[in-house]
Amino acid sequence: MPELPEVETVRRGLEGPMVGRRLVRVVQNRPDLRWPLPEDFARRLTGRRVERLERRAKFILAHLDDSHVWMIHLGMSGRMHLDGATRPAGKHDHVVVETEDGTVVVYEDHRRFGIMDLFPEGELASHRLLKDLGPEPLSNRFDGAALSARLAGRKTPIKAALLDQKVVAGLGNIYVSEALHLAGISPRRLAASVAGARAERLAPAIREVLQAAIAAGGSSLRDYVQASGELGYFQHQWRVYDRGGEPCRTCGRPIARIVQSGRSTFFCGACQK
DNA sequence: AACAAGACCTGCATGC
DNA sequence: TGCATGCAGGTCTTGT
Repeated sequence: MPELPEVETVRRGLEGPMVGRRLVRVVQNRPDLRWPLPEDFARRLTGRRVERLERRAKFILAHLDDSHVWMIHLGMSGRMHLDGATRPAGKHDHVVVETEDGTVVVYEDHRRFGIMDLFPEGELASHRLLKDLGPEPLSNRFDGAALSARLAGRKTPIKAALLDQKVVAGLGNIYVSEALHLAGISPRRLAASVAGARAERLAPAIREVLQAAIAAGGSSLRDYVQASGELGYFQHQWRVYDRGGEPCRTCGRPIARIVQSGRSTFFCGACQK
């Protein structure tokens, strides 16, 4: 499910039910997700109040009243459900949290590429999963100059470079293809050659695509996106992703599908140079 | 240092 | 109601 727009949608959906609320019950149904959960995870989370929900890249960071951070990553298939009080238990419901007013939040992740951690707030900046992340693309510090500086010297295709969270934080396979089409840049182009005017086109294109996707509640491919259970609908606005063989919405020529570093890329050979 | 490929894990669509 | 194959929104680890 989750690239930046989907994670941001989930974060927003959790804010109302969780911020300011105490967690009165925490159930951990298995010892690990992608990695082992921290020692005493459920016990340490129980009784804490959530003060703030932040997003960094594709991570949700719940700031707790004991100056710790509950970190959540949804991996490829993670979902947060708010209807845990009524939905039947699923075999991949790995963590269940109940708030003081009875909302039952379920973390479900059948592929188990997701991550959870619990650590002191003071370790945020040095956390191994956070410390090397590139700029937030929706922050005002992200622009063409910042982008081209991070692409300089890189000999990999721009598609692969944009998937690198050290270059810019939060893009994934869908939105990289989308942003490159909007910017008119070929996914095969050498990353280092995206500088000057091209970088000045690409940075705003990335922002525009992400903002439009957030406004649509993200993209729902095979499952729900929003914590509320509603579907996102940005998939109906995809310019190229998953549209191999279909006509480019700009020029009408068929969208191409290629594989780059093992992952599908979609683009229009006529519109993207 | 930077890069491509492999690894992790389950479920689903497709083709036989 | 089988079985094999390939693919999927991520990112860490391995080998060059």
